[in-house]
Amino acid sequence: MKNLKLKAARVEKNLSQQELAEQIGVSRQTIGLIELGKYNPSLQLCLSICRALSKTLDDLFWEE
Amino acid sequence: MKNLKLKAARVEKNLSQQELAEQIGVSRQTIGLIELGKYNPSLQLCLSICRALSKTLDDLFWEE
DNA sequence: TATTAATGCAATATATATATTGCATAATGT
DNA sequence: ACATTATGCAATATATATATTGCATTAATA
Repeated sequence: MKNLKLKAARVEKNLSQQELAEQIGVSRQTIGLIELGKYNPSLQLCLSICRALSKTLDDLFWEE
Repeated sequence: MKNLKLKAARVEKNLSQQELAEQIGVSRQTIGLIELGKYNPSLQLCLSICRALSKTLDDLFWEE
């Protein structure tokens, strides 16, 4: 399933997928695919995304 | 770095690495290596571990 | 309308998470 | 002392996360 919380947090910081990706040091596709729910990021990548967006794991990646 | 919070939560439920691994459907080594901080689990695996131990991502995998 | 930015998609390549097996050792119980 | 359980470690194999490139499309903007 899509990760809309991630997308919302990114948009709230006014970052494009590419800007977020550059900030973290991954490719734009990686961010795009995570938002689309098409794969399964590593914990370290999740943590990097959280730090970049000033959120916690539960904020962005906890489901239900 | 070691994941002592994971180990503590597992021990608190009186589960061996092997029992936890079986419950989740991964190998014992995978659990052992995560506890030792020797690799970087996927988000889905983290979520499975959390559900098995009745914890959240922040409880077990958030650092500092 | 033309241009640019943002995003999705697809193919191939590479790095690495995870499985599997087997062995060593420490801890625990008999 | 012996047996058993839990854990760590190492090697090889496989699956998959991630990179890279390029193209298509949508949305925004001049």
